[in-house]
Amino acid sequence: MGNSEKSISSAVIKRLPRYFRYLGVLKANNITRISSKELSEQMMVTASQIRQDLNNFGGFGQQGYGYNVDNLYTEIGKILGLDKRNDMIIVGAGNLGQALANYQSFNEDYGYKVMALFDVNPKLIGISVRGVKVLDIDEMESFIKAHDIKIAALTLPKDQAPEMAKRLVEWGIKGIWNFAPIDLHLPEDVTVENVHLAESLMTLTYNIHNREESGD
Amino acid sequence: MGNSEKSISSAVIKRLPRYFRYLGVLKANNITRISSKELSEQMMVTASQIRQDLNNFGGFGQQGYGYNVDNLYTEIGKILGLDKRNDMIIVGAGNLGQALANYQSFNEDYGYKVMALFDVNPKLIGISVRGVKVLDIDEMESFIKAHDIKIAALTLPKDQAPEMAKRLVEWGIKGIWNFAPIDLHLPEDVTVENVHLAESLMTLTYNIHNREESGD
DNA sequence: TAGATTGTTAATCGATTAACAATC
DNA sequence: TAGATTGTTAATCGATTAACAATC
Repeated sequence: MGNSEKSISSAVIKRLPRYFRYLGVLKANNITRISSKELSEQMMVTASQIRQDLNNFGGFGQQGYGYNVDNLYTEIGKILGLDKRNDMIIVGAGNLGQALANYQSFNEDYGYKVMALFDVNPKLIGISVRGVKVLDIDEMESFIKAHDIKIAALTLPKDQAPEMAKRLVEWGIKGIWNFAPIDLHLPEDVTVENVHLAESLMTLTYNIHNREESGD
Repeated sequence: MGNSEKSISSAVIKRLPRYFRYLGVLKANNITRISSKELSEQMMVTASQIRQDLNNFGGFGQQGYGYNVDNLYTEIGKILGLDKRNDMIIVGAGNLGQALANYQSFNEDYGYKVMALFDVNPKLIGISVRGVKVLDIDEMESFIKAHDIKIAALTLPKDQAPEMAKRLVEWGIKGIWNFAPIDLHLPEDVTVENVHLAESLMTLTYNIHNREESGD
């Protein structure tokens, strides 16, 4: 399914969550309608880009009126899959894994549910992080299958990450949120979203030392 | 300074840390030379892109030979500013702030030094995270000035982030590594590198639900 | 209706890839 | 030298912006 439509460029996809965030703020402020022009000024992008982006998914606006904030928020949520069950596990219960488990916004604002953390460290197994148990990594296969988990955050050291990613996929995981500083090579029906913190920090450092007067 | 050269596109800059990472692996494996073709196969990009990217900064290669791994690694490190002192502070000593302080790779592999964490929470003030003290946020201004800190990781809740960012800049911070889910509007000589985890997760979710057979 | 604003086509801009002369 | 591979120009591709007819 979804195979007949022309595929959407990843540049567009990456902008959707930001639209969603701004619409959430508008909604919270009881603003009911917004034009692409107004939104473009708030977001500091072109109105043209907003209209082009949204029209990849359908005509959500109305000529002469603009967009209904509530409706557009809901529709973008659906496009992003936030209307579906998004149960996830966190593989690696170290500092970063625990920090992710603690971050309530994923659940409260977007509906993601962390079902369990997994680790090999006996000192961690059995503890709870905000009500979520750390389980032995040996139990992971059955857990994934029993709960039909599709999303795994991978917060293991980089030397363990590729092998674990391979197994996760064998057990049914379809999307890996990868925090290990390594590239994972997986079947093409599996999605990898990398969060390479060190690379992000290096980009920052470059810009600090090379900033031009005409920044964007 | 740096104002006369044509500015480098951010697409190129964002690829540099990945080149750096691959070169680090080659170096660790005692590989002394590599051609753009070989590297392109490992990294799954085009050789043309590698040569174009590198030539923004100078001719690091040699016809008929390729690139010297050690030299190229060093040069890219310099471009990224890793040869400079990169002292940083972490503002917000919650789970994420502590997780960053704990992540030794920033220091061991790239030379970043976390000088202190800051928080308002009396329960956190005084504790140490991997030898780094959590200080009262009231001491931050003098600390930044005394240690000439230019880089701050901002791991506060989103409602506190914009005001704090403004102050950090007043006190001399030139680069903010922003983990708060909000856009910061700061003077253009200040760099902001966003790590918007929720947005990254939503992108993953979109792709899980909409993956095509012909993935890239 | 008149005014506003979308949806969409066309034009522009920038980034990627291909090609090849230069040269080690 | 002959072969390999860069540095760089030219061609292509894709993404962004501008423009405007459609229409609420």
